Amino acid sequence: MNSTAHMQSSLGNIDGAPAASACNLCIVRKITMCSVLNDEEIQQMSDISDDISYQPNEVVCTEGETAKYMFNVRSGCVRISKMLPDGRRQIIGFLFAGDFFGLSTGGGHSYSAEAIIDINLCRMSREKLFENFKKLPSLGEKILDMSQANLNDAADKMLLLGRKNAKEKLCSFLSAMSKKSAQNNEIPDDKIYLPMSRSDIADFLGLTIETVSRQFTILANDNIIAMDKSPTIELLDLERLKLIASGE
Amino acid sequence: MNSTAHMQSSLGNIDGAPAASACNLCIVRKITMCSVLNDEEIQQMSDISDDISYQPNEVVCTEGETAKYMFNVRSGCVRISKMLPDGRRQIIGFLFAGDFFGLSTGGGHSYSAEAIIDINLCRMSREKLFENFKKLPSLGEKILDMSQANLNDAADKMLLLGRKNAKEKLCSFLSAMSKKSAQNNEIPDDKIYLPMSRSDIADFLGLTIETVSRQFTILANDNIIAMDKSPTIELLDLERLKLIASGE
DNA sequence: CGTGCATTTGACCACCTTCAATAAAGGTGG
DNA sequence: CCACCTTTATTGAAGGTGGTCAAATGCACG
Repeated sequence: MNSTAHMQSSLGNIDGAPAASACNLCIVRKITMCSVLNDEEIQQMSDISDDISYQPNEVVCTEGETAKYMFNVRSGCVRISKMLPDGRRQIIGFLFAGDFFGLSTGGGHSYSAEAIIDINLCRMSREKLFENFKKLPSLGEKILDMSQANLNDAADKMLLLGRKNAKEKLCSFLSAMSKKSAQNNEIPDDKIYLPMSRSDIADFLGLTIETVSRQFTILANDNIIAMDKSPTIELLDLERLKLIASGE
Repeated sequence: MNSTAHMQSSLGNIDGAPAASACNLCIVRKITMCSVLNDEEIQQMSDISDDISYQPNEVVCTEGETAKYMFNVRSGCVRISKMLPDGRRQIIGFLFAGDFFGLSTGGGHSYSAEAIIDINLCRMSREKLFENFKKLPSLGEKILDMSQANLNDAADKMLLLGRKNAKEKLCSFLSAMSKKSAQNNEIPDDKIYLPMSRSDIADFLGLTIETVSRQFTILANDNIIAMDKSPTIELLDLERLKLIASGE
């Protein structure tokens, strides 16, 4: 059921590459939950999934809405967030290739998901996915594993939000993004790609955009980072960045 | 392998009750992960679990330490927390009867766990638990389900820590505790039992003890709560409490 | 009844927010 | 390709919420 959507990386088009149409050719097959499935098993995932793309700021799902699908990120960057009635927003996380969202039950999605840049998602019926757990026990185990990793990350995030100051928060964020950068992509090791706006970063860290901006300036003045133009910044002193991030 | 440890509820001794020694008699059987297992299946859990108790402030496990066991809370109240090198602490959660912790992998426990009051735990080998997933697929599914619920709670907690003010934080906490009170225990519906110290509450909400104390006073002056003596407080206006908690 | 710890209350201060202005970046049409 | 407009980011000044420091009160336990 997979469409032949045009694949593109989060850091630029890979024009000329053949568009994958089935799970066995999926560009994130080895880094998602599907990594535990062999060529035969993965065919069963093709049968329950399809391919869907969104443009910047398009909404994939909304907090509270009935959760019919679960999503794997193939390319791009997704933000998942929660809001208070008066509009205050908390970004729960930024998701990249290989991450998933929309699994949790309880009568509806517990957060909203929006595209930050062009994204390509693998969408699968939650109902059919749960059926597949019976046939593919390793899949359920893998998802449990990934969920537990997400819980660890969530605990780190609570420590950050509850107990770190503005500088430590931003350094933690940059340090984490540097780790993600190292895995994926095509930019130098000492640079990181930040597709999200200052407003997104602020709502992720529990700060205002002004405070985030000021802290960027301070880190640049301290020669810990350098502000490249566009969506990348340069990490001049990753060692010190991590030290500040952990609170000395 | 279960010992015949003396069972006691978090709200008082149940002296004279027979001490359960096997999982089929477990006092939290119906509210834990084990609720999905029938009498035959649950025998396999008895074989891999034992019973262990701790006194107030005793440490069950420590952040970073190799995770050999996983724990179900039978009675009492456990705090799980993370610390920064300089001693700043964030409490990730308070766990009560039916909750579990210590499942997550990744080379060690991702947080510390300590008893707040006398606790009784069901301890099981992680290794053997994972083996049981093969034989008891419903168990793995149930744990995945509970993990996803924990992830939803974690997202709520991030919204609280990142975007709510002191008053909203405390009201959120009291509202959540009221929900837990409603499930379990032997105290009236309009009262809640708070076994944890002001310091614990502060470190849970990302505040100081002084701020927590001041907010308690304000809520009492506004006739939203009444400060009973000892570890209970009275909720005079749950409606308004919830309204403040959600940010209007 | 005195000691020790937890909690409450008070006064002051700092970090981050709010409000406001300026600068830079991005997109559209001439 | 540049002018114009909109959006986003930076910088500045003032204010407030919650933190820090300190003292007083309450409470449990010997």
